[in-house]
Amino acid sequence: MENPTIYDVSRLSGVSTATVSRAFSNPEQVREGTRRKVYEAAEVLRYSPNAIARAMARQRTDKIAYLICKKDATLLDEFYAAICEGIMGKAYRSDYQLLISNAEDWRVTVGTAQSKQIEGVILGGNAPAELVTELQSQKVAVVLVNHRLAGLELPCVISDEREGVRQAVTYLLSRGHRRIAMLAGRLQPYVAGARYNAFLEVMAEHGLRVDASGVKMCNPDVEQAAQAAAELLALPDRPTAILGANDVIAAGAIKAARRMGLRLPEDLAVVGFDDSSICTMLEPALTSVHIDCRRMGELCMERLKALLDGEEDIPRVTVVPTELKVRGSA
Amino acid sequence: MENPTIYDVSRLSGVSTATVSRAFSNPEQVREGTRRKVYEAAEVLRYSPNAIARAMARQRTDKIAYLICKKDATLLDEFYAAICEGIMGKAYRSDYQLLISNAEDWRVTVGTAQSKQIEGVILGGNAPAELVTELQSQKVAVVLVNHRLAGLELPCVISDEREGVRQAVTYLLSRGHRRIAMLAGRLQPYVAGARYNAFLEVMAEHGLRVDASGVKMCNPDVEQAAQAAAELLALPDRPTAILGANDVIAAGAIKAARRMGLRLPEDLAVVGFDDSSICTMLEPALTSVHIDCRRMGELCMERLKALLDGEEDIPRVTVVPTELKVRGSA
DNA sequence: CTGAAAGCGCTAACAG
DNA sequence: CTGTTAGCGCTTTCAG
Repeated sequence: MENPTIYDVSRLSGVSTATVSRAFSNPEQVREGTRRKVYEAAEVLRYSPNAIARAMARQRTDKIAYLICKKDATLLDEFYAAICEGIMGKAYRSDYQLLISNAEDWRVTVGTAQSKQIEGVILGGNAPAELVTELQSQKVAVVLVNHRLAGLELPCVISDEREGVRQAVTYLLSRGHRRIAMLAGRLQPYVAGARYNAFLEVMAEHGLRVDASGVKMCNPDVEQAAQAAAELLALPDRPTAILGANDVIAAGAIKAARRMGLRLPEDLAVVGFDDSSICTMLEPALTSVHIDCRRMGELCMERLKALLDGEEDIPRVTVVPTELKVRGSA
Repeated sequence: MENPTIYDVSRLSGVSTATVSRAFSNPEQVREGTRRKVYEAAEVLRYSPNAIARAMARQRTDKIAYLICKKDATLLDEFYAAICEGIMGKAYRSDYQLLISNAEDWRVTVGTAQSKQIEGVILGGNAPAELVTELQSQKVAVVLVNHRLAGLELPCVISDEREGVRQAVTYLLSRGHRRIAMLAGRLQPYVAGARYNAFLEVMAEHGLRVDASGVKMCNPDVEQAAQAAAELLALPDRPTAILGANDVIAAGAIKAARRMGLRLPEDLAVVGFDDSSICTMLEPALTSVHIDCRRMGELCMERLKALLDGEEDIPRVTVVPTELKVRGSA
């Protein structure tokens, strides 16, 4: 038979379609014996419920989406991929289906939401406010991750940038460094800004002034970072330690150091941020501030579920702690 | 009004629901003027078609899945993430929705397929034959990527492992290397085997015998690779070049070289495989065999579409060419 | 605990 | 080109 339906099962098992439906969706509402009869018939017919029909009748889909708001790389960005894994794990375990897309296709996602297929979306990274409001106006639940948006009412999950920077700087100070420079990333609005500001703040707390030779902006590209680092290291009073706004930038600093024949960590200490997979690939391995992306993803999913379940008092912002991973580079 | 339906639009625009439906799904079948009326009414009501109902009526969902068959990391594996991006691009451009999941949750995917929500799936990596047959028995279209399964009738997309190895080895030979060793990856059945065999073959073609000191197995983990490389480099007649079965393994070899004070590429040449993002992070940058993962993903989607469209004569195996990217390490 | 029946919103013949 | 109408497969009151 072509695609058995609930009717076929109903007929074969001798109970009504309503009961068959219950047997699958709310087993506890069906008497043991009846239930077994239904399952047996289903087995024989190789029946399994049609989720589309179910969604149609229930007027809900149990589908959510993860939209990575980032230009080029998306899933290729380890950071967002890790968050994704966190979301995925929790989502599947809660019987939610996950749709993933990137900024390039965000219209698609909005469209999907519009067509009532998606009940909630997790926005990764630099999400435009208009996207959030558009989504919310369609009554889809929205959660932000690794970004903050002022003035909008929605939960967001971020890592403790400030504390991460503090951990890195304090560690370097404890190792005797005083001329600590930061290679700050341009481009990533929220995170970059947070890390940069935290750096200035922590340095100030320790009475260290950050002048022009103490901070340099660069794009998050190894070579550009290497270039910027080289300039920093060419200064008369060159820094003895460099904090990269992320691991790629830190890798650039290491490249620059190597090209100049500087030894790590003796001549220069380098600390990265994100604790991505490249850290251990380098020799010496890169000391970096670990961010628990997977956890962030899981928390997103928790917030989204709370939203979908209509819970009250959902935390507006959730901060995930960071941890400095000390390795050979500093 | 709560969620306007096609009836509301029909009423407001004064045409039948069938016409409204056509106006959205097959605009060319509706006269210009009528169409405009429909769109206007829809606009006023803020109507947009309900995809669930549509799927229900059409008996098709336009949904496909990408299942990464790999233990731990999944999307975190750059290789599979890149394939994913390729699939994603093509899928969205063809109005297919993409579901992504990992091996851990493959039951979920099968379940999703069973519930008639998914029409095709792309299996990434080491997919078990039983999964394929199970899926096929549910009449879902299946395509394999970066893997081959003997005896099963389905399209697969792979990269030209053999040619990639040849490119790497030939290059090393051209640079005067004769004692070339391979650090072969254990664990990844298909790909690892292909690369390993290709190595033996190419070396043989050039009259070079590969003895115990010419190849070493190791897990695809930097430190384990470094360890294995160290052993290789400690041999009396140590290799002057090492080909890693992938970039991580190659990075391990570089670590070992550095620890022994060997200079790259003077004392040791290292070539990787995959051309992943770590290549440029290293200094000197890693020479590696580039695999066009994105293209592989796109091709998967093409094959899957062909399958779903019921086309005949779909290529059984599609091979994507590789290209050696020469950088500083060799 | 179980059954009858009315939808859920849209599509696809078929007829005009 | 447009309208009528019968479903698509399941859930959910409401009765019993």
